[in-house]
Amino acid sequence: MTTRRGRPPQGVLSRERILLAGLALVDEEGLAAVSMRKLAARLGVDPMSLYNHVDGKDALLDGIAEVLLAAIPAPPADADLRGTMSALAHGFRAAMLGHPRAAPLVLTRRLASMTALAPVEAVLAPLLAAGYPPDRAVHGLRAVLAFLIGTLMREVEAAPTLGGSGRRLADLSASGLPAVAAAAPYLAVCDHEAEFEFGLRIMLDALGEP
Amino acid sequence: MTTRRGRPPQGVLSRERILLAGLALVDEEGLAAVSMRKLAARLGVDPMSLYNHVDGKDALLDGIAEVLLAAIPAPPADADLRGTMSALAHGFRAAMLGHPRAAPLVLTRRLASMTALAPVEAVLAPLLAAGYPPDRAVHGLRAVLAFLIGTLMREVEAAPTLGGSGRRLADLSASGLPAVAAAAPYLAVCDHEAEFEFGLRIMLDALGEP
DNA sequence: ACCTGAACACCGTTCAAGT
DNA sequence: ACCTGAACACCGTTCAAGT
Repeated sequence: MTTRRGRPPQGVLSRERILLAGLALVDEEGLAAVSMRKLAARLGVDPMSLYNHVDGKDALLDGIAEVLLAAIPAPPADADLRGTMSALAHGFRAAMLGHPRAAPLVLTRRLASMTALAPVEAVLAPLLAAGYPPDRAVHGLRAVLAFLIGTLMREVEAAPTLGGSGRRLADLSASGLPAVAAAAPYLAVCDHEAEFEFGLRIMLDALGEP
Repeated sequence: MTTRRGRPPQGVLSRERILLAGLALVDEEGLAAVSMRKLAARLGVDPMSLYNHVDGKDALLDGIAEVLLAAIPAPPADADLRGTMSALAHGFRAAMLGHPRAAPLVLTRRLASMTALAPVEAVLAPLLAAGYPPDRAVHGLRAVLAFLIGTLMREVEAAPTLGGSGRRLADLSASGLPAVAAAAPYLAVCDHEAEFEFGLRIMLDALGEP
């Protein structure tokens, strides 16, 4: 996020400028609309110029995902274990909801870079400090992360809400499926905030004691 | 999965044949390699012929997702609530792992069709029968589903495993991140089966009593 | 009703050329 | 070192034509 030290940005282009413009493009037009050519046009540059700073479209998307990941704030230093875990989960959520159309890049891609390990360190460090053996720490982290990814995919409209897409209450009641019809009023709406807190509490409770 | 009754398949093509060929194409070459033209070639047909049976590429992918969803078996009729929920979760997992490269179609798309509601009915019915009020049934179902989606995305290589992609133990130890290094042996491997059972137990326990 | 093929408006990326 | 633009091998989909 800070400007690169050392070499001044002599050209018009830089990896950072490209990634930020890419994120803006995703925010405005959605993932499906991203193309190297459109991004180049937005930067006033020949499409092939991007390849001097980025390794291709896939690497561009990975880079945008890393920009998003980097926006997760560090948890307050004085928090206890549960407070730390909760702060990180909420920070992750806020980072994704800040760029809902780009969030699937983080949620559905396997990032290979070092910067993707920073959040792992942020979660693992307090668990180990609290006395969790490393195997249990990793185990618990994976369960929490699976829940977070599934929940955020739903919030971000990339996964089923139940009651599929923008299904109407009337459609559900008239579906001919008795249980669906009976629960229709609840299937038709989804309080994301409440679902998130409900599930997060379950997962953090399940971590138990070291 | 059964052959369409009523009108015989007079042409070479039918929606069903197209969807099955599409699924086979995804299985063999992956989602990114799917194109209307390649699928048509595989069926020995002009690309535009597909449009007589399928509404475009997006509808094709939705259709393939529905084929996958339809493969979830009904739970045994004599099981208790927990057994029913567990059977459905395992059936869902098996259906996804049977076609890992196609699974993201189910896990990351919002299906609008009626057939996507069948699994919802299958889960909701036993919960309501067991006496759960509909709001709590939907609530619990959503939490379980978020966990399932997140876990399966990881199993299917579409979401972070932690220790990013095919990260080597040595890389993790040398990452310079102390907690990551300490937990490296556990980050480097992932027993999907165990993670799934661990998380599923947590979620089913959290459902509590009606 | 279904199938065809030409055509349009796009893609990502390679390569040779410029500065 | 960085930027350019022509070219290649693809896309999804519209449309007019065939049967």
